Amino acid sequence: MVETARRREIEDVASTLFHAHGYAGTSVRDIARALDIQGASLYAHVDSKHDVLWTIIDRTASRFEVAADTALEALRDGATAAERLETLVQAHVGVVTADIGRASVFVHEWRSLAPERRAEIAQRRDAYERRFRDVIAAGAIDGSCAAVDPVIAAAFILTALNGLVAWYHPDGRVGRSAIGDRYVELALRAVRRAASGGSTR
Amino acid sequence: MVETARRREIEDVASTLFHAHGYAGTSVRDIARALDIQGASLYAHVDSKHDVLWTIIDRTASRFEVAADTALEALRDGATAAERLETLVQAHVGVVTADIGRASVFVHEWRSLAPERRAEIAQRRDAYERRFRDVIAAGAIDGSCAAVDPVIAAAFILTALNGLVAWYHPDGRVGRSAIGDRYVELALRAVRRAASGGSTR
DNA sequence: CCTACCGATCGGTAGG
DNA sequence: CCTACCGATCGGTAGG
Repeated sequence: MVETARRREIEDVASTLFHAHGYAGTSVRDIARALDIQGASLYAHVDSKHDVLWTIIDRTASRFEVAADTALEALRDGATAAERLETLVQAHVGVVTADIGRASVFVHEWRSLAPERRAEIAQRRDAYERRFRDVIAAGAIDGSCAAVDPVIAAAFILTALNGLVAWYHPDGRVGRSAIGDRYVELALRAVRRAASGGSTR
Repeated sequence: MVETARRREIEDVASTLFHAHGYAGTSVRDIARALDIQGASLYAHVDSKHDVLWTIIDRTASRFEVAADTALEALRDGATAAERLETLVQAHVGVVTADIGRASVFVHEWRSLAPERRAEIAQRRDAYERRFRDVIAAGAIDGSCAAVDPVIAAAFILTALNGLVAWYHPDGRVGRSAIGDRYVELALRAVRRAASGGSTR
């Protein structure tokens, strides 16, 4: 499926509608109406409603994966595990706040995928989450993180960050980067070992 | 609407199905099938599909409210803000893990409520969240919490705890109370001021 | 709690 | 991208 400008428009409005009403709660005609075309006309651009959902989720998964890899590669050698975790958290929050609609669909609507697609995404999500687990486990060894269960701590942090989609609005009273910074700080506090004698501010 | 045993059964299976497929993704006939009755027969017990959703959400909201109030009242006088926060977090996690289906519906499906009901729940959710904000703000004053933005910190903690519904299974490898304890610990670490010289384990 | 049925809406196709 | 249309399913009602 080629990515035309119209196709991207369709995925934009579909993301917004899926975010607000869920995949099952959004009809093909709802999407078409937002584009000022007839419901049936949408099928000149997409194969099916599921095809739209899949493309949104697949591309958003890639954004998360690429952002995490890029962020880790930019780190200097010898960075502590806590520093690697901070980088991962920052990258994740950046992807979420850059496109709250697509992030929300990725987080909440993957259950609506067909079985094969859902299995693929479950696998990629697990591999993504493993980066967080591994770095938290490494932090318990190098001393930069507290001795917490890495599986539970990674789940806690990722669901906390994903919780942004439940309330974040790009035009709220606190700016995007400020919210991002505070979220990173809170997530890091949950697992980072406080430097002895350091400030808690 | 009287709460008969059958009525509770209906809300049990509806919670499970809404949790798995969403409100819009679950049909009245899906609920009926799980009860081995005809779709139309459900209307001998409920007024509408929306009525079922509303009852689940209304009662679950009450559980959270009552649990928080009860927990706070059981605290000794003179408890620090951080101790009050710990109590609130424990109560919240307890309600979530006691019935993951209902908690999930409460957290995710309130958008599907009719406008008036949705407004009422939005108000109650806000009042509930305010308890977390207030205690975090008090912690910045009495020194038991770090100087974080109470609005953002409360949102962070509550969405993190609610994130349990995304992955928690009552029969998983880690028991209910163990997961609860670790979630409480992680949430508290995010805002509690570390005792100077204290252990980070 | 059942059978029989209602109008509305669903995702999608045919043919232009 | 349109009109016209398809069978299936939706939430809900009537009458027992």
